[in-house]
Amino acid sequence: MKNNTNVDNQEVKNEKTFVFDEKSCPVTATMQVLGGKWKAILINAIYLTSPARFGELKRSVKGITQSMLTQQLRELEDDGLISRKIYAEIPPRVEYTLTELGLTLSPIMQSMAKWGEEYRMKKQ
Amino acid sequence: MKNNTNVDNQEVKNEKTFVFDEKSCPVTATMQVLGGKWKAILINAIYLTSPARFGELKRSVKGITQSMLTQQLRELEDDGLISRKIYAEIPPRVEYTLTELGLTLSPIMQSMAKWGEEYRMKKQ
DNA sequence: AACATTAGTATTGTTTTTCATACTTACACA
DNA sequence: TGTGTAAGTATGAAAAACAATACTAATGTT
Repeated sequence: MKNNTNVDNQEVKNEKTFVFDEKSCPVTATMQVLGGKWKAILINAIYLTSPARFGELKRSVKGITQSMLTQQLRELEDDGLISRKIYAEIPPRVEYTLTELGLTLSPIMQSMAKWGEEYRMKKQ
Repeated sequence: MKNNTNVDNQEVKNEKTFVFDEKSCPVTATMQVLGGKWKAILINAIYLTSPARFGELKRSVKGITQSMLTQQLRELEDDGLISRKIYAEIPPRVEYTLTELGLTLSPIMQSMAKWGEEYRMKKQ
């Protein structure tokens, strides 16, 4: 009969003890804020054209519908990544900018932009 | 009547000329490969536990179902990010590792991990 | 008076993701 | 002979994401 020390167990069953869930995986936390079809592109668009008007985003972000744009912007605002400034004019004007927190995403956006460019080149 | 030069038009309608779509936004290209609920966490998990066995991932990545895991791994493989090594044994053994291309994602994963940690701290 | 403008909301429908469950294979071991 | 094992497949249902369309408000311009 084999003795049953920890060392021996590790030899027998050589499994790593990692756990990946919402609480222990920070990558997941980021994806919850930046995931989905439009979030990352919107952060990028606002970053590059700030201050960005609603209609401007609607025209430049190809394929997004008006209701989707509204919804995604609200969610980004709720997560504290963008801020919304309403001008009391007729017709209305609303400008979106990145908050301080939103600006801290720029390392992610830059590494993603760089990778995306290189990936596209490799695929051809 | 106002004259109609380009300069004048730019003054009248001060719109930026950015366009964001799949072709011109590299961030979108990256998100197409890394988007969804499980992709980023799986890349991270394989990165940290490589070589990662199928059953190991099933246990460590909390909440994922077997069929979802299979499907996501296949897609990552099709995109050239991970490789799959089958051992002709009974019961079967399959090991996943990041490819060279998959490893180039590490700047993204690291910036996402860093941001996620800081975001979690700020929220409390 | 009618129309254009901007930034929306509301409603309904479609498509994509994700989940749950049952089934398979080939061998080793009791 | 029956049971356990690892890495899957197959099927159908549920949930979430996304899209399309019509509508609104207050004002200026034709």
